[in-house]
Order: sequence, then C-alpha cells, then structure tokens
Amino acid sequence: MKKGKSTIYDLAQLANVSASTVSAVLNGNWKQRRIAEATAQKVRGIAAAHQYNINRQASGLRKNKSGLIGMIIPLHDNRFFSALAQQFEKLARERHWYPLVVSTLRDPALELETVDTLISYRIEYLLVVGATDPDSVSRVCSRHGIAHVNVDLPGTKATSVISDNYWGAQQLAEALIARSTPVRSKHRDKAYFIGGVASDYATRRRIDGFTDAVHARFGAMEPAQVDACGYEAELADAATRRLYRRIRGLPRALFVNSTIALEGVVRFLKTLPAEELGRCAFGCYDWDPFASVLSFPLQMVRQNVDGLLGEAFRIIDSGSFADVRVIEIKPELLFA
Amino acid sequence: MKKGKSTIYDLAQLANVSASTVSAVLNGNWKQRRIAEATAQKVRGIAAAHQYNINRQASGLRKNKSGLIGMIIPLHDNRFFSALAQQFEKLARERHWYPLVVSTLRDPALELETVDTLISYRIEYLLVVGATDPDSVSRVCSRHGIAHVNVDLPGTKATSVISDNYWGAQQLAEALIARSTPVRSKHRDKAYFIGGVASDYATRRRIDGFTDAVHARFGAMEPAQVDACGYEAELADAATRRLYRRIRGLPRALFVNSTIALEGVVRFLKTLPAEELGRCAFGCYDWDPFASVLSFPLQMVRQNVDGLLGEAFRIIDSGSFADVRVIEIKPELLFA
DNA sequence: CTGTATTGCGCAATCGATTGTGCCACTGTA
DNA sequence: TACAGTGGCACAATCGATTGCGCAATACAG
Repeated sequence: MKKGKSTIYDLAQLANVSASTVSAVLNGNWKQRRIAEATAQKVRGIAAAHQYNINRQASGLRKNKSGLIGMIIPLHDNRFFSALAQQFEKLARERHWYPLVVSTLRDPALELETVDTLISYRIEYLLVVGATDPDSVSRVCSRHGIAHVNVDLPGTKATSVISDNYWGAQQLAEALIARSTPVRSKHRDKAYFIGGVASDYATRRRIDGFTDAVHARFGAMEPAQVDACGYEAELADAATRRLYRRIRGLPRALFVNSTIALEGVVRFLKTLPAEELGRCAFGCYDWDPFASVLSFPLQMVRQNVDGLLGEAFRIIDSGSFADVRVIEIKPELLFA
Repeated sequence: MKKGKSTIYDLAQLANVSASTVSAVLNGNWKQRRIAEATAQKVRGIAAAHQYNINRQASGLRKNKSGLIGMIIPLHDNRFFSALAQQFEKLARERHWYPLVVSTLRDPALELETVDTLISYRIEYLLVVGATDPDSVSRVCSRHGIAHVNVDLPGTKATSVISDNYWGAQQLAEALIARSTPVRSKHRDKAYFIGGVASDYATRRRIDGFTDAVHARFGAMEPAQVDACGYEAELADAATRRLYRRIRGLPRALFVNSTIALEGVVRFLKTLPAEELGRCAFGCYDWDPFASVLSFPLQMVRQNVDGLLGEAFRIIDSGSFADVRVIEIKPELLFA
C-alpha cells in the first residue's frame, strides 16, 4: 500500500494478471480487449488502493501524444493576459487537454526558446498570444508540425485572432467626441491620443481608428494630436503634463491607449482641480475595474477575451490551419 | 532536412555513429564518454541542421526526471496570484526548471485533480498557493514523493510560507488610527474593518491584527467594528452603505480587507461629497496600482511576492522538507 | 464427438533517450 | 615482442505504457 510509485507491472503482479490487462482496464479500452468485468473490477480496486498514478511520460511516449496544449503570453502580471490565461484553462479543460501557460516577457529570443521547450514536452497545440515575433514562432512550430494560432497580435504564417483595434478605437473616439463639449481655445477644442508605440501593430490600428473618427467629425487632424509616448505610466504622466502645458489646459477629449498609460495620466490629473477634469471627456482603450471608480467619468474599451479564445479554439477544433486568415473580434464599449 | 521529427536514431544514421554517441553529445556528457571532439562537432552540426528537438517524454522516462516544477494557484486573473506566477517563472528558470502554473478556482476537488495530473507528468516539486485544502494536497504529494511547499495559506503537513497578515493588519490599523482625526460622534470615532470571510485564515489573522491595534489605542473594541461581509465588491459596497447609515456618516478610519472589497467600497464612496471623504482615513490590505490614484488618500499593504517565493525556493533548494514550519513574511506598508 | 466461434487474456515489440559495460585499435613502455 | 593503458565508440538493457497478434479454454452447433 505504501510503496513508492506503483506501475502497471506492480499492479499486474498483485492482481495476477498481465500488465497489458492492467493498462487496458485503466485506460478504458478493456471492453474492446474483452477483459472480463470481474477482472476489471479487481484491477481497478487494486489501482485505487495503491493510488496508482499513470506515468504520462511513458504513456505519451508510446502513444505519441502528450495531452498538453500550450499558450505563451508576454506577462502573467497583466489584467488582459491573465484573463486570457484563465479562459484558456477553462476551454482546454473542457476538451480534456492539459493547459500550459508560460510567459515570455516580450523577448523574441525567450519566445523561441520557450516554444522549443514546449515542443520538447510534445505539446499538441499552441496559442501564441501577443508575440513580438509570431512568424518566427510559426516557423518553429511548422517545422515540428505543431498546430498553432496567433492571438492578440497577428502573424502572416498562421491564422490570427485579434481584437478589432481599429473599430474599438474608432468607436471610443466617436463616443468621446460626442460626449465632449466644445472649448473656446483652438488647441483645446480637439481630441488627443496618448500612449503606446506607433510602430506596434495594435497602437497603429488604434491610432488609425482614432484618426478616422477625428477626421469624420472635425475634417482634419494634426500630428500633434497623437503622442505615442510609450507604454509606461511615467511616460504617459510626462506626456500628459507636456500636453497640458502646450495647450494651456485639458483638451476637450483625451484618448488613452492602455490602462498602464492611464495610470500615469491619472497621476497627473490628480494634481488638477476636479472642476477642470469635469470639462474633459476621458477614454481608455482597455479595461480595469478600478478605473471605473475614478473620480471623473471615463469610457473604456474592454477586449473580448471569451470571443478571442472562443474563435481560437474553434479553429483548433475544426483543424483548419491551412488557410491563413486574420479574424478580428470586436471589443466592447463601457461607460463608467 | 525537412523530414518530420528527427530522433537520435535518425541523426545517428546521418552521422554514421551510434545513437548513444548522439545522445552523449547532445546532452553534454560526451567528454565523460570520451567522444572525440571531431565526432561531437559533426553530430552537433547535423542536429542543428535538422533542428533536432529532444523528446522529453522519452528522456524523462529514462532518467526518471521531468525538469518540471509545478505551482497551483486559485486564479490567474488576480493581481497577487499573477504576480506570484510571474516571479515563480523567473525563479524556476534561474534553476533550469520548467515552470507549470495552473489554477484551481478555489475548488478543493479541482485542487486534488490538478495535483494528480501534475504528478502524472512527473513534476519534481510543487508550490501550493492559496489552497483551500492544503493538507489534502500534501497527502497526495507525500504519497507520490513530491516535495512541496505551501504558500500564502498554511497547512500542517508541509512547510508554509505566508504573509504576516497579523503584523500587516496591525501596522496598517495603527497607521490609520495615527493619521486619523478624532470625530465628535461616538460611533464614528472608531476604526472599522470591512471585507473577507471570518472563517478564512487570512481574514482571521487580519482581524486579529486590526483588533489588537484598536485595543492598544482605544482600550476596547465592539464586534460591530468588524464586518467580514465576504470577498465580493458588491458585498463590500452594501456593507459600507450599511455602516454609513448606521453610524450616520463615515467613521474616523476604515480598514478594507482586500482590493476587491475596496472596489465595492469605493463604488459607494463615489456617491459621497469629496469633503466628507477627506475626514476619513482609508486603508486597504493588498495593493493595486490604480488604488493609489484614487481621489482620496489611501494607505495600502503590499504583499511581499519576492519574499514569499524567495523563501519558498530557499526551502526547495535546501531540500529541508522534513521539519514542518510556518514562515511569515512581513508585507510592506504603502502610503499613497 | 468434431469443428467453428467466441471469450479472456498474455506475449513481445515499440516509443526515444540514457547509461553500464565491453570491445577494438592504438600508444607507449619494458 | 609483449602487455598495460588509454581513447573512441557501439551494444543492449532500461524507463512504463500501449497495442498488434495469437493462444488456450470454453460455448455451441451439427
């Protein structure tokens, strides 16, 4: 009862049957192998009594399957990615796959190394979330025949399921402008965009959506209305301060590219009188529960985590990896 | 070059050597096996050209090792746990172990099932974070000889590394009281505690710390000063509203048990005039970047993620699993 | 009572990497 | 020339589960 790891051979001896019988009983295909019900009972009993735990290394080796599905994400410590991880686990478990979630810290080298290791454990599928270099990951996966899907950031060598950043930004910008009130100052009577990195895909698309909404409403937009100052809070803080100085006050509407940037923006806004904040329409691409509880109204875009992963798993389920497409999932607008 | 998975046997054929030679070269112990440098070069070249990827199922089976270290957490989608996940990966990688992080949704059955599966993949160590039933997990692990450590919530069958909830709560309560200003009303001239579940270990310890701080300062505490209303934001919202009605205003100091509860509290506070908020000292056990940016000052306790995991890995590194202890790590007080 | 079916299960090969052991060919020494 | 001492590598067993195949025993038909 209390020996170290028991194997099917140990159980076989105890039950006076062969290892193949034990195997068949425990993995459920004993009927096809015409094992007697009584024998099965006996084996199951002994297995339970000894808390037999299958060795999936051995099983996987023989079956050439691991039961593992991997997902790489940039960070765990992030609302969006951790929500994806949570939902990923749910969907994987529903399919009786065992989920592996690993972060790669936005480091292209670590991305490749991680994927290589995942493959060495013989994962059967891979979700590539927010990868810096998704096409390199695709190359490695293809080389080893790993079916995979990009999520959040698109690649050209595998189907990608991404947020409709353009649409979301456009909607948010439109809503902001619609809710905002005209300001007498020429420079302040505009919508401004803050945060992100202009060369990044998602930021780019959001800027495009923002730009088109501004165009539609005001007919023109100046480059100065967009400050892709970077992702960090400090940078957004500084950028907001700069903007405030330059246009001598808050603008009519402010579009913040992410919650991290919002943190910095709010840090600066706290230094202003509440009355001044009331005259600007604030919006943030991405959602945070605490942001909804700030002292001024804020509109947010919430990415559709369930939609993104639902679509990704639909592709995996259907096995249609051949035609490389980009699927855009609309986010949700939230008014706080 | 472009065949399916290559094995050491394929490489052996190509290099005109035996599989054992290939194995020795690739896993680095070729010197001990006196393989010629030239042979090693050749093998490495061929392996690289074919992007050979070791099969860790086979390797692990033979070596009776997996290179895996597991960690179960209640949720991914949570600041504290996702921060733990991030740091866990870092520490695991530094040790050349491959980290597996899986959530168990605070479900005791899922905890056991998950651990069982992790063991079937032959993880070598396990960190049990915030488990509902750590001792049952310990029993399973011990049965299979898996070295493990409890984190965040203590158990009695394995060493536990937890936050010093008592100390943190006491410090926070003391700081709140010290910073608060006397109020004329008898009921309002007190510190109140909101959130959590009194039967849960962490909440219990925090209430104790809070209670002792209140005792030390005021000499007495009434049961009504503690409302362990539950974890959810709505419950905290309602509880705060109730308190406000009952004591006809905000108290001198308010101690909120978690950031989730804080969300609810703030939701209610938003309905009050800013001037009223200024007269109450707010504190929150747990930290959130956005909370530091609220419109009123808030003191927070930030759990020491690095400290917790550092200690947990110290135990793993030293292999001292025999003496079961509880190690408390002091959190950090933050003044926003 | 012989012959065909069916039931129930064991044998042995296999997955891919690792590792203890041993063999052959040299080199150097006496 | 003989023999010990290496250097360089191959052989084959092994890890634990799976699975194609086949054999013995019983059931049943004719």
